Amino acid sequence: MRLYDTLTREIRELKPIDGSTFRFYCCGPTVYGPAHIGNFRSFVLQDVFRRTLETGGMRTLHVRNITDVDDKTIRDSQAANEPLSEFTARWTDRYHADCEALNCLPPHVEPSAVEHIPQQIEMAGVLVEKEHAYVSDDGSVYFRISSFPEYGQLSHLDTRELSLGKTQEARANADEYEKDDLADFVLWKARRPEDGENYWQSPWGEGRPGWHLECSAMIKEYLGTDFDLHSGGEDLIFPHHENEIAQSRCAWGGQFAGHWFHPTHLIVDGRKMAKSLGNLYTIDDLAEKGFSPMEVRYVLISGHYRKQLNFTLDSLTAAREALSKLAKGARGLAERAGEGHLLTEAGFGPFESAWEALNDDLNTPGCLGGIFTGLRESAKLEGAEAAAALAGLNRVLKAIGLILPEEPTSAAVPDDIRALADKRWEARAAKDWAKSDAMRDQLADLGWAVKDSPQGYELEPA
RNA sequence: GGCGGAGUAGCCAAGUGGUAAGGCAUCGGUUUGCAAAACCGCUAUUCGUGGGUUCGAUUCCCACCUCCGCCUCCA
Repeated sequence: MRLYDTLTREIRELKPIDGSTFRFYCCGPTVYGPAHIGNFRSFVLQDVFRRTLETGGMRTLHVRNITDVDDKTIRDSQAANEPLSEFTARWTDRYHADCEALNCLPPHVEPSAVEHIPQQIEMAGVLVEKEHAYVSDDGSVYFRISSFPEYGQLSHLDTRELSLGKTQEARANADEYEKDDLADFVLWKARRPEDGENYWQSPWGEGRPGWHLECSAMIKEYLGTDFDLHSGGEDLIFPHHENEIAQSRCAWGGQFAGHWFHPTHLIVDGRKMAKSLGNLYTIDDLAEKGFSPMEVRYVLISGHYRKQLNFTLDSLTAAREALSKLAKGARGLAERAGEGHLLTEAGFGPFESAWEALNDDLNTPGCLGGIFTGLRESAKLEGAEAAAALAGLNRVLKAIGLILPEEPTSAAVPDDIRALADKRWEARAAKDWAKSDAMRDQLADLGWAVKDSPQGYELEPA
Protein backbone atom coordinates (compact mmCIF):
# COMPACT_ATOMS: atom_id res chain seq x y z
CA MET A 1 0.00 0.00 0.00
CA ARG A 2 0.97 3.60 -0.46
CA LEU A 3 1.07 5.97 2.50
CA TYR A 4 2.05 9.55 3.18
CA ASP A 5 5.22 9.94 5.22
CA THR A 6 5.39 12.89 7.61
CA LEU A 7 9.18 13.11 7.39
CA THR A 8 9.68 13.17 3.62
CA ARG A 9 6.21 14.57 2.92
CA GLU A 10 5.76 12.06 0.17
CA ILE A 11 3.38 9.25 -0.50
CA ARG A 12 5.49 6.13 -0.61
CA GLU A 13 5.00 2.43 -1.21
CA LEU A 14 5.43 0.49 2.02
CA LYS A 15 7.88 -2.40 1.98
CA PRO A 16 9.13 -4.23 5.05
CA ILE A 17 12.81 -3.69 5.72
CA ASP A 18 13.40 -7.37 6.40
CA GLY A 19 11.42 -8.39 3.33
CA SER A 20 8.82 -10.39 5.18
CA THR A 21 7.24 -8.75 8.22
CA PHE A 22 6.12 -5.15 8.45
CA ARG A 23 7.22 -4.04 11.90
CA PHE A 24 5.68 -0.92 13.37
CA TYR A 25 5.22 0.96 16.62
CA CYS A 26 2.31 3.05 17.82
CA CYS A 27 2.41 5.38 20.80
CA GLY A 28 -0.21 4.02 23.15
CA PRO A 29 -2.29 5.77 25.77
CA THR A 30 -1.30 7.28 29.06
CA VAL A 31 -3.54 5.35 31.40
CA TYR A 32 -4.80 7.93 33.84
CA GLY A 33 -8.45 8.06 32.78
CA PRO A 34 -10.77 6.80 30.08
CA ALA A 35 -9.49 7.36 26.56
CA HIS A 36 -11.71 9.65 24.49
CA ILE A 37 -12.83 9.35 20.89
CA GLY A 38 -9.94 11.55 19.81
CA ASN A 39 -7.49 9.01 21.15
CA PHE A 40 -9.47 6.30 19.47
CA ARG A 41 -9.37 8.01 16.11
CA SER A 42 -5.65 7.33 16.10
CA PHE A 43 -5.98 3.79 17.38
CA VAL A 44 -8.78 2.90 14.98
CA LEU A 45 -6.92 4.34 12.01
CA GLN A 46 -3.79 2.45 13.01
CA ASP A 47 -5.95 -0.64 13.24
CA VAL A 48 -7.32 -0.11 9.73
CA PHE A 49 -3.77 0.44 8.56
CA ARG A 50 -2.65 -2.87 10.01
CA ARG A 51 -5.71 -4.74 8.75
CA THR A 52 -5.16 -3.38 5.27
CA LEU A 53 -1.58 -4.63 5.25
CA GLU A 54 -2.69 -8.02 6.49
CA THR A 55 -5.59 -8.27 4.07
CA GLY A 56 -3.06 -7.55 1.35
CA GLY A 57 -1.14 -10.60 2.51
CA MET A 58 1.61 -8.93 4.55
CA ARG A 59 2.75 -10.19 7.90
CA THR A 60 2.90 -7.55 10.61
CA LEU A 61 4.48 -7.01 13.99
CA HIS A 62 2.50 -4.39 15.85
CA VAL A 63 3.94 -2.94 19.05
CA ARG A 64 1.97 -0.43 21.09
CA ASN A 65 2.96 0.67 24.54
CA ILE A 66 1.14 1.59 27.70
CA THR A 67 2.43 4.76 29.35
CA ASP A 68 1.95 3.97 33.02
CA VAL A 69 4.36 6.34 34.66
CA ASP A 70 4.49 10.07 34.06
CA ASP A 71 3.38 13.30 35.73
CA LYS A 72 -0.30 12.69 35.19
CA THR A 73 -0.47 9.07 36.27
CA ILE A 74 1.48 9.88 39.42
CA ARG A 75 -0.55 12.96 40.20
CA ASP A 76 -3.92 11.28 39.67
CA SER A 77 -3.07 8.03 41.41
CA GLN A 78 -2.14 10.04 44.47
CA ALA A 79 -5.31 12.04 44.23
CA ALA A 80 -7.18 8.72 44.14
CA ASN A 81 -5.10 7.53 47.08
CA GLU A 82 -4.16 4.43 45.16
CA PRO A 83 -0.77 2.86 44.38
CA LEU A 84 0.35 3.82 40.88
CA SER A 85 0.31 0.22 39.64
CA GLU A 86 -3.27 -0.41 40.76
CA PHE A 87 -4.42 2.92 39.42
CA THR A 88 -2.91 2.36 35.99
CA ALA A 89 -4.02 -1.28 35.86
CA ARG A 90 -7.59 -0.14 36.30
CA TRP A 91 -7.42 2.31 33.41
CA THR A 92 -5.51 -0.15 31.28
CA ASP A 93 -8.35 -2.64 31.67
CA ARG A 94 -10.83 -0.01 30.67
CA TYR A 95 -8.76 0.89 27.64
CA HIS A 96 -8.56 -2.74 26.57
CA ALA A 97 -12.31 -3.10 26.89
CA ASP A 98 -12.88 -0.02 24.75
CA CYS A 99 -10.43 -1.27 22.12
CA GLU A 100 -12.21 -4.57 21.96
CA ALA A 101 -15.59 -2.91 21.67
CA LEU A 102 -14.26 -0.90 18.75
CA ASN A 103 -12.96 -4.11 17.17
CA CYS A 104 -9.33 -3.01 17.27
CA LEU A 105 -6.90 -5.91 17.02
CA PRO A 106 -4.70 -6.18 20.10
CA PRO A 107 -1.07 -5.39 19.29
CA HIS A 108 1.31 -8.33 19.13
CA VAL A 109 3.38 -6.76 21.88
CA GLU A 110 2.08 -4.30 24.44
CA PRO A 111 4.96 -3.22 26.66
CA SER A 112 4.49 -0.97 29.65
CA ALA A 113 6.91 1.76 30.62
CA VAL A 114 7.19 0.62 34.23
CA GLU A 115 8.27 -2.83 33.09
CA HIS A 116 11.15 -1.37 31.10
CA ILE A 117 12.85 0.93 33.57
CA PRO A 118 16.23 -0.87 33.32
CA GLN A 119 16.25 -0.44 29.55
CA GLN A 120 15.50 3.23 29.97
CA ILE A 121 18.26 3.72 32.51
CA GLU A 122 20.66 1.89 30.23
CA MET A 123 19.70 4.10 27.32
CA ALA A 124 20.13 7.30 29.29
CA GLY A 125 23.50 5.97 30.43
CA VAL A 126 24.65 5.38 26.88
CA LEU A 127 23.61 8.90 25.93
CA VAL A 128 25.52 10.38 28.86
CA GLU A 129 28.53 8.29 27.98
CA LYS A 130 28.43 9.46 24.38
CA GLU A 131 28.02 13.03 25.62
CA HIS A 132 24.66 13.49 23.97
CA ALA A 133 23.24 13.94 27.44
CA TYR A 134 24.35 15.55 30.69
CA VAL A 135 23.50 15.23 34.34
CA SER A 136 22.25 18.31 36.13
CA ASP A 137 23.03 19.24 39.72
CA ASP A 138 19.81 17.69 41.02
CA GLY A 139 20.46 14.31 39.36
CA SER A 140 18.24 14.73 36.33
CA VAL A 141 19.53 13.78 32.91
CA TYR A 142 18.94 15.99 29.90
CA PHE A 143 19.45 15.39 26.22
CA ARG A 144 21.64 18.01 24.59
CA ILE A 145 19.88 19.00 21.41
CA SER A 146 22.90 20.81 20.06
CA SER A 147 24.65 17.43 19.84
CA PHE A 148 22.21 16.23 17.17
CA PRO A 149 22.29 18.55 14.13
CA GLU A 150 19.36 16.83 12.49
CA TYR A 151 17.04 17.75 15.33
CA GLY A 152 13.85 19.30 13.97
CA GLN A 153 13.72 17.40 10.68
CA LEU A 154 10.46 15.64 11.34
CA SER A 155 8.58 18.71 12.50
CA HIS A 156 10.48 20.96 10.10
CA LEU A 157 11.49 23.34 12.82
CA ASP A 158 14.98 24.76 12.72
CA THR A 159 17.05 25.75 15.71
CA ARG A 160 16.13 29.38 15.42
CA GLU A 161 12.45 28.55 15.56
CA LEU A 162 12.95 26.20 18.44
CA SER A 163 14.59 29.00 20.36
CA LEU A 164 11.95 31.52 19.39
CA GLY A 165 9.37 29.04 20.53
CA LYS A 166 10.64 29.30 24.04
CA THR A 167 8.13 31.58 25.53
CA GLN A 168 8.58 33.78 28.51
CA GLU A 169 6.38 31.37 30.33
CA ALA A 170 8.87 28.57 29.74
CA ARG A 171 11.71 30.77 30.90
CA ALA A 172 9.82 31.55 34.07
CA ASN A 173 9.21 27.88 34.75
CA ALA A 174 11.38 26.91 37.69
CA ASP A 175 11.61 23.34 36.39
CA GLU A 176 13.76 24.40 33.53
CA TYR A 177 16.63 26.11 35.27
CA GLU A 178 18.80 23.02 35.29
CA LYS A 179 19.02 22.84 31.52
CA ASP A 180 21.98 24.12 29.52
CA ASP A 181 19.62 25.05 26.72
CA LEU A 182 15.92 25.58 27.07
CA ALA A 183 15.22 23.30 24.12
CA ASP A 184 16.96 20.37 25.82
CA PHE A 185 14.56 17.76 27.09
CA VAL A 186 14.61 15.52 30.10
CA LEU A 187 15.54 11.84 29.87
CA TRP A 188 15.54 11.06 33.58
CA LYS A 189 13.82 13.08 36.26
CA ALA A 190 15.36 13.29 39.71
CA ARG A 191 13.01 12.24 42.49
CA ARG A 192 10.87 14.98 43.93
CA PRO A 193 8.70 14.92 47.04
CA GLU A 194 5.47 14.94 45.03
CA ASP A 195 6.50 11.70 43.34
CA GLY A 196 5.82 9.83 46.58
CA GLU A 197 6.88 6.20 46.33
CA ASN A 198 7.17 6.30 42.58
CA TYR A 199 10.90 6.34 42.02
CA TRP A 200 13.65 4.00 40.92
CA GLN A 201 17.35 3.73 41.62
CA SER A 202 19.66 4.92 38.88
CA PRO A 203 23.33 5.82 38.48
CA TRP A 204 22.24 9.43 39.03
CA GLY A 205 20.24 8.76 42.17
CA GLU A 206 16.56 8.13 42.72
CA GLY A 207 14.21 9.24 40.02
CA ARG A 208 11.94 8.22 37.17
CA PRO A 209 12.08 8.21 33.39
CA GLY A 210 11.00 11.03 31.15
CA TRP A 211 8.14 10.26 28.82
CA HIS A 212 10.09 10.48 25.57
CA LEU A 213 12.68 7.98 26.73
CA GLU A 214 10.08 5.34 27.54
CA CYS A 215 8.98 4.81 23.95
CA SER A 216 12.51 4.81 22.60
CA ALA A 217 13.68 2.17 25.07
CA MET A 218 10.74 -0.10 24.33
CA ILE A 219 11.22 0.31 20.59
CA LYS A 220 14.87 -0.69 20.92
CA GLU A 221 13.81 -3.73 22.93
CA TYR A 222 11.18 -5.04 20.50
CA LEU A 223 12.00 -3.55 17.11
CA GLY A 224 15.70 -2.73 17.24
CA THR A 225 17.36 0.28 15.69
CA ASP A 226 15.66 0.15 12.29
CA PHE A 227 12.01 -0.62 11.80
CA ASP A 228 9.32 0.08 9.26
CA LEU A 229 6.93 2.63 10.66
CA HIS A 230 6.14 4.74 13.69
CA SER A 231 2.72 6.20 14.37
CA GLY A 232 0.96 8.50 16.77
CA GLY A 233 -1.41 11.44 16.81
CA GLU A 234 -0.24 14.57 15.02
CA ASP A 235 0.39 16.31 18.32
CA LEU A 236 3.19 13.86 19.00
CA ILE A 237 5.26 14.99 16.01
CA PHE A 238 6.80 17.67 18.15
CA PRO A 239 8.34 17.25 20.56
CA HIS A 240 7.73 13.57 21.33
CA HIS A 241 8.71 11.93 18.06
CA GLU A 242 11.39 14.48 17.35
CA ASN A 243 12.94 13.61 20.69
CA GLU A 244 12.62 9.90 20.09
CA ILE A 245 14.53 10.21 16.83
CA ALA A 246 17.28 12.23 18.49
CA GLN A 247 17.84 10.00 21.50
CA SER A 248 17.45 6.70 19.65
CA ARG A 249 19.78 7.52 16.80
CA CYS A 250 22.34 9.07 19.10
CA ALA A 251 22.25 6.13 21.49
CA TRP A 252 22.12 3.18 19.13
CA GLY A 253 22.82 4.39 15.62
CA GLY A 254 20.58 3.19 12.81
CA GLN A 255 17.87 5.16 11.08
CA PHE A 256 15.05 4.56 13.58
CA ALA A 257 11.63 4.62 11.86
CA GLY A 258 11.53 4.25 8.08
CA HIS A 259 8.13 5.90 7.77
CA TRP A 260 6.00 8.21 9.92
CA PHE A 261 2.22 7.92 10.02
CA HIS A 262 0.33 10.67 11.87
CA PRO A 263 -3.46 10.78 11.92
CA THR A 264 -4.76 14.30 12.55
CA HIS A 265 -6.97 15.41 15.35
CA LEU A 266 -10.66 15.14 15.66
CA ILE A 267 -12.70 18.26 16.17
CA VAL A 268 -16.11 18.07 17.74
CA ASP A 269 -19.01 20.26 16.60
CA GLY A 270 -16.48 22.37 14.73
CA ARG A 271 -14.34 23.07 17.75
CA LYS A 272 -11.33 21.60 19.40
CA MET A 273 -12.32 18.78 21.68
CA ALA A 274 -11.73 19.74 25.27
CA LYS A 275 -13.16 18.92 28.63
CA SER A 276 -13.74 22.60 29.27
CA LEU A 277 -15.91 22.88 26.16
CA GLY A 278 -17.99 19.90 27.26
CA ASN A 279 -17.47 18.14 23.93
CA LEU A 280 -15.05 15.46 25.02
CA TYR A 281 -16.64 12.04 24.62
CA THR A 282 -15.61 8.60 25.78
CA ILE A 283 -17.01 5.35 24.42
CA ASP A 284 -19.11 5.11 27.58
CA ASP A 285 -20.47 8.63 27.17
CA LEU A 286 -21.69 7.75 23.71
CA ALA A 287 -23.07 4.39 24.82
CA GLU A 288 -25.19 6.26 27.35
CA LYS A 289 -26.55 8.31 24.50
CA GLY A 290 -27.45 5.08 22.75
CA PHE A 291 -24.64 4.84 20.22
CA SER A 292 -22.78 1.60 19.69
CA PRO A 293 -18.99 1.32 19.41
CA MET A 294 -19.38 0.20 15.79
CA GLU A 295 -21.24 3.40 15.01
CA VAL A 296 -18.37 5.30 16.58
CA ARG A 297 -15.87 3.34 14.53
CA TYR A 298 -17.79 4.11 11.36
CA VAL A 299 -17.69 7.83 12.07
CA LEU A 300 -13.99 7.72 12.94
CA ILE A 301 -13.13 6.20 9.55
CA SER A 302 -15.59 8.32 7.58
CA GLY A 303 -13.01 11.06 7.07
CA HIS A 304 -9.50 10.88 5.68
CA TYR A 305 -6.81 10.53 8.34
CA ARG A 306 -4.85 13.54 7.13
CA LYS A 307 -7.82 15.85 7.33
CA GLN A 308 -9.47 17.02 10.48
CA LEU A 309 -12.71 15.20 11.03
CA ASN A 310 -15.71 17.00 12.45
CA PHE A 311 -17.34 14.61 14.89
CA THR A 312 -20.97 15.28 15.74
CA LEU A 313 -23.80 13.36 17.33
CA ASP A 314 -25.67 13.71 14.03
CA SER A 315 -22.84 11.92 12.27
CA LEU A 316 -23.38 8.99 14.64
CA THR A 317 -27.03 8.83 13.66
CA ALA A 318 -26.02 8.93 10.01
CA ALA A 319 -23.54 6.15 10.72
CA ARG A 320 -26.29 4.01 12.20
CA GLU A 321 -28.38 4.33 9.04
CA ALA A 322 -25.40 3.72 6.82
CA LEU A 323 -24.43 0.58 8.74
CA SER A 324 -27.96 -0.68 8.57
CA LYS A 325 -28.00 -0.12 4.82
CA LEU A 326 -24.71 -1.98 4.46
CA ALA A 327 -26.02 -4.86 6.52
CA LYS A 328 -29.13 -5.14 4.37
CA GLY A 329 -27.05 -5.10 1.23
CA ALA A 330 -24.75 -7.79 2.59
CA ARG A 331 -27.69 -9.95 3.66
CA GLY A 332 -29.27 -9.62 0.24
CA LEU A 333 -26.03 -10.68 -1.38
CA ALA A 334 -25.75 -13.66 0.95
CA GLU A 335 -29.31 -14.76 0.17
CA ARG A 336 -28.70 -14.57 -3.54
CA ALA A 337 -25.42 -16.41 -3.17
CA GLY A 338 -27.28 -19.31 -1.64
CA GLU A 339 -25.89 -21.98 0.62
CA GLY A 340 -23.59 -23.87 -1.69
CA HIS A 341 -21.23 -21.07 -2.56
CA LEU A 342 -18.59 -20.66 0.06
CA LEU A 343 -16.05 -18.96 -2.13
CA THR A 344 -12.83 -17.93 -0.49
CA GLU A 345 -10.91 -16.98 -3.61
CA ALA A 346 -8.84 -13.85 -3.50
CA GLY A 347 -10.05 -10.77 -5.30
CA PHE A 348 -12.59 -8.11 -4.60
CA GLY A 349 -14.93 -8.14 -7.60
CA PRO A 350 -17.30 -5.17 -7.46
CA PHE A 351 -15.45 -4.01 -4.35
CA GLU A 352 -12.12 -3.61 -6.07
CA SER A 353 -12.34 0.18 -6.01
CA ALA A 354 -13.10 0.11 -2.29
CA TRP A 355 -10.01 -2.00 -1.71
CA GLU A 356 -7.88 0.23 -3.91
CA ALA A 357 -8.95 3.33 -2.00
CA LEU A 358 -7.69 1.74 1.18
CA ASN A 359 -4.32 1.04 -0.39
CA ASP A 360 -4.07 4.56 -1.74
CA ASP A 361 -2.96 6.46 1.35
CA LEU A 362 -5.54 4.76 3.54
CA ASN A 363 -8.50 6.53 1.95
CA THR A 364 -11.17 5.18 4.28
CA PRO A 365 -13.99 7.51 3.14
CA GLY A 366 -13.23 6.58 -0.45
CA CYS A 367 -13.38 2.95 0.61
CA LEU A 368 -16.79 3.39 2.20
CA GLY A 369 -18.06 5.08 -0.95
CA GLY A 370 -16.68 2.19 -2.99
CA ILE A 371 -18.51 -0.30 -0.81
CA PHE A 372 -21.89 1.33 -1.38
CA THR A 373 -21.20 1.59 -5.09
CA GLY A 374 -20.09 -2.04 -5.21
CA LEU A 375 -23.25 -3.07 -3.42
CA ARG A 376 -25.37 -1.33 -6.00
CA GLU A 377 -23.38 -2.89 -8.83
CA SER A 378 -23.83 -6.35 -7.38
CA ALA A 379 -27.54 -5.95 -6.68
CA LYS A 380 -28.48 -8.16 -9.60
CA LEU A 381 -25.88 -10.88 -9.10
CA GLU A 382 -27.03 -14.40 -8.34
CA GLY A 383 -25.44 -17.65 -7.27
CA ALA A 384 -21.71 -18.01 -7.72
CA GLU A 385 -21.35 -14.42 -8.90
CA ALA A 386 -23.09 -13.16 -5.81
CA ALA A 387 -20.92 -15.41 -3.69
CA ALA A 388 -17.75 -14.02 -5.25
CA ALA A 389 -18.95 -10.47 -4.68
CA LEU A 390 -19.83 -11.32 -1.10
CA ALA A 391 -16.35 -12.70 -0.52
CA GLY A 392 -14.89 -9.43 -1.80
CA LEU A 393 -17.19 -7.40 0.38
CA ASN A 394 -16.28 -9.40 3.45
CA ARG A 395 -12.59 -8.95 2.81
CA VAL A 396 -12.98 -5.18 2.54
CA LEU A 397 -15.15 -5.05 5.65
CA LYS A 398 -12.55 -7.04 7.54
CA ALA A 399 -9.86 -4.64 6.36
CA ILE A 400 -11.70 -1.66 7.82
CA GLY A 401 -12.75 -3.68 10.84
CA LEU A 402 -16.43 -3.04 10.45
CA ILE A 403 -18.85 -5.54 11.94
CA LEU A 404 -22.31 -5.12 10.44
CA PRO A 405 -25.32 -5.16 12.71
CA GLU A 406 -27.29 -8.40 12.86
CA GLU A 407 -30.81 -8.46 11.59
CA PRO A 408 -32.87 -7.12 14.47
CA THR A 409 -34.18 -10.17 16.20
CA SER A 410 -37.68 -9.85 17.52
CA ALA A 411 -37.04 -8.42 20.95
CA ALA A 412 -38.78 -9.93 23.91
CA VAL A 413 -42.16 -8.26 23.90
CA PRO A 414 -43.92 -7.96 27.26
CA ASP A 415 -47.24 -9.79 27.42
CA ASP A 416 -49.32 -6.67 27.97
CA ILE A 417 -47.77 -5.00 24.94
CA ARG A 418 -48.36 -8.11 22.89
CA ALA A 419 -51.98 -8.23 24.05
CA LEU A 420 -52.55 -4.60 23.14
CA ALA A 421 -50.97 -5.11 19.73
CA ASP A 422 -53.16 -8.14 19.10
CA LYS A 423 -56.26 -6.16 19.98
CA ARG A 424 -55.15 -3.44 17.60
CA TRP A 425 -54.71 -6.01 14.85
CA GLU A 426 -58.24 -7.26 15.46
CA ALA A 427 -59.64 -3.72 15.34
CA ARG A 428 -57.69 -3.12 12.18
CA ALA A 429 -59.01 -6.30 10.61
CA ALA A 430 -62.50 -5.10 11.50
CA LYS A 431 -61.66 -1.82 9.74
CA ASP A 432 -62.21 0.09 12.96
CA TRP A 433 -59.52 2.60 12.02
CA ALA A 434 -60.16 5.04 14.87
CA LYS A 435 -59.74 2.36 17.49
CA SER A 436 -56.81 0.76 15.70
CA ASP A 437 -54.94 4.05 15.28
CA ALA A 438 -55.56 5.02 18.88
CA MET A 439 -53.98 1.80 20.03
CA ARG A 440 -51.06 2.34 17.66
CA ASP A 441 -50.48 5.72 19.32
CA GLN A 442 -50.80 4.07 22.70
CA LEU A 443 -48.13 1.52 21.79
CA ALA A 444 -45.89 4.30 20.53
CA ASP A 445 -46.25 6.09 23.87
CA LEU A 446 -45.18 2.85 25.56
CA GLY A 447 -42.10 2.78 23.40
CA TRP A 448 -43.07 0.24 20.74
CA ALA A 449 -43.33 0.76 17.01
CA VAL A 450 -45.68 -1.39 14.97
CA LYS A 451 -44.66 -2.51 11.51
CA ASP A 452 -47.59 -3.75 9.49
CA SER A 453 -47.49 -6.03 6.52
CA PRO A 454 -50.21 -7.97 4.68
CA GLN A 455 -49.26 -11.07 6.65
CA GLY A 456 -49.32 -9.52 10.09
CA TYR A 457 -47.38 -7.11 12.22
CA GLU A 458 -44.09 -6.88 14.07
CA LEU A 459 -43.18 -4.94 17.17
CA GLU A 460 -39.93 -3.10 17.62
CA PRO A 461 -38.66 -0.96 20.43
CA ALA A 462 -38.87 2.61 19.18
C1' G B 1 5.48 35.60 15.25
C1' G B 2 7.13 30.48 13.16
C1' C B 3 5.54 25.69 11.04
C1' G B 4 1.52 22.98 9.02
C1' G B 5 -3.59 21.69 7.50
C1' A B 6 -8.48 23.04 5.68
C1' G B 7 -12.70 25.79 3.23
C1' U B 8 -16.92 20.91 -2.08
C1' A B 9 -24.93 20.64 -1.69
C1' G B 10 -29.11 21.34 4.61
C1' C B 11 -25.21 18.06 7.33
C1' C B 12 -20.88 14.57 7.00
C1' A B 13 -17.38 13.65 3.14
C1' A B 14 -14.23 11.61 -1.44
C1' G B 15 -12.11 13.22 -5.92
C1' U B 16 -9.94 15.30 -10.44
C1' G B 17 -6.11 19.90 -15.59
C1' G B 18 -11.38 17.92 -19.30
C1' U B 19 -16.24 19.10 -16.95
C1' A B 20 -18.47 16.94 -9.21
C1' A B 21 -17.93 9.35 -5.44
C1' G B 22 -20.60 7.93 -1.30
C1' G B 23 -23.53 8.39 3.32
C1' C B 24 -27.32 11.09 6.21
C1' A B 25 -31.43 14.34 5.72
C1' U B 26 -35.25 16.52 2.53
C1' C B 27 -38.48 15.75 -1.48
C1' G B 28 -41.13 12.56 -5.14
C1' G B 29 -42.92 7.55 -6.39
C1' U B 30 -44.42 2.31 -5.20
C1' U B 31 -46.84 0.17 -1.07
C1' U B 32 -50.57 1.38 2.95
C1' G B 33 -57.45 2.49 4.98
C1' C B 34 -54.01 6.57 6.66
C1' A B 35 -49.27 6.12 8.58
C1' A B 36 -44.79 3.64 9.90
C1' A B 37 -41.42 0.21 7.90
C1' A B 38 -39.64 -1.44 3.19
C1' C B 39 -38.31 -0.62 -1.88
C1' C B 40 -37.28 2.79 -6.16
C1' G B 41 -35.89 7.60 -7.73
C1' C B 42 -34.59 13.02 -7.75
C1' U B 43 -31.60 16.75 -5.61
C1' A B 44 -24.20 20.97 -6.47
C1' U B 45 -23.93 24.19 -14.38
C1' U B 46 -20.81 24.06 -9.33
C1' C B 47 -16.25 23.16 -5.45
C1' G B 48 -14.40 30.36 0.39
C1' U B 49 -13.47 35.42 -2.50
C1' G B 50 -10.80 38.12 -6.36
C1' G B 51 -7.22 37.84 -10.11
C1' G B 52 -3.72 34.91 -13.33
C1' U B 53 -1.80 30.59 -16.42
C1' U B 54 -4.44 27.26 -19.93
C1' C B 55 -8.19 25.34 -25.56
C1' G B 56 -10.18 24.19 -20.73
C1' A B 57 -9.32 24.90 -13.32
C1' U B 58 -12.96 23.06 -8.40
C1' U B 59 -8.05 20.83 -9.39
C1' C B 60 -1.88 24.80 -11.00
C1' C B 61 -0.02 30.07 -9.54
C1' C B 62 -0.76 34.88 -6.77
C1' A B 63 -3.49 37.83 -3.32
C1' C B 64 -7.27 38.15 0.23
C1' C B 65 -11.03 36.30 3.84
C1' U B 66 -12.37 32.48 7.37
C1' C B 67 -11.49 28.16 10.34
C1' C B 68 -8.30 24.56 12.71
C1' G B 69 -3.76 22.15 14.70
C1' C B 70 1.36 22.33 16.63
C1' C B 71 5.32 25.61 18.83
C1' U B 72 7.84 21.05 25.96
C1' C B 73 5.27 16.27 28.11
C1' C B 74 -2.28 16.42 24.67
C1' A B 75 -4.02 10.83 20.00
